[in-house]
Amino acid sequence: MAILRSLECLVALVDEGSVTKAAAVLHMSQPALSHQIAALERELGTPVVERLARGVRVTAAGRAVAEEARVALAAASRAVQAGRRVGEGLGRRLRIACAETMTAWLLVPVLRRWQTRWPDVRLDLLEFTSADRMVEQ
Amino acid sequence: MAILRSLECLVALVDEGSVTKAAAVLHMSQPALSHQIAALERELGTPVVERLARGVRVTAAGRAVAEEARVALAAASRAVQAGRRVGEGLGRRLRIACAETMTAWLLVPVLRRWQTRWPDVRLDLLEFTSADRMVEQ
DNA sequence: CTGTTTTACGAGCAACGTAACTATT
DNA sequence: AATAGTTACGTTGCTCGTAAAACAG
Repeated sequence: MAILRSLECLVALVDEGSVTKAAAVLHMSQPALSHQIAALERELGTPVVERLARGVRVTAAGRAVAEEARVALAAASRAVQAGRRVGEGLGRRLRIACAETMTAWLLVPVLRRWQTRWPDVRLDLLEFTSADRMVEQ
Repeated sequence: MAILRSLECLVALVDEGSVTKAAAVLHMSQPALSHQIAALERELGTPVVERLARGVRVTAAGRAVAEEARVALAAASRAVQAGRRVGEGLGRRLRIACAETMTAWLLVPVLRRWQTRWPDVRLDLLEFTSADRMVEQ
């Protein structure tokens, strides 16, 4: 499996078209990025850039890899975001108040499925006989 | 950015529902996988598994992250495959023989675009005055 | 005592930055 | 001389496995 960081370096390199600029974008030194590219090429078994007298030129292979690499990076980022977002909902308590017993009975199947989907959120179903008692909570 | 390896560990953990089994699937020790999961949880700021008396239970956050993680892993894998596949085509020489000058003239715009798309593949256009000469090549 | 996960710790490896080197203009 | 990239090298941090510890049945 490829290292995500090297793919990140490649994408920056393809975007910037220069090792120096790509390194600057990623806030790292040129040699470090150069190393990552070399490691990726070793992994792929093919060069991703053509070494010219002045600068580099991205190869077809480099562009092809970068294409999928963007997808991988975006997905990894979404994974982290999804985790944080769901995580913020954990430990929360959802308090649902209803005045009518009938209403509560109707809610049960809905809440059961909800609980299945988000088992880590605690559900509290509160029943009251009058609206007055509800506002006290 | 999350580490791809930790996402790999999480996916295995979600699939297997056990640290021990997941570690076995990935051919690594339980402590190593446990570490990766802990590191991922530090990154996410939320637990991905609930520690029970006997084994673990994946949380909603864990499932959510694993979902996107699969996408990231697949994309990363495709990126490498794409690189290797294109790389194998590099250095290749495509020799196109045509007997008629007219045909060659028609081919030029097509080949030009082809060259733009795959600049690393060398194109040789060979013209012959008779079919006999072509088969000699 | 068995099974499962975590903690501790040491070894190996990979990523990084600084510095030196190469090559081209 | 100046610019762009690579190589060399030492340090830091990460990943891993073995061993030991916590915890529950």
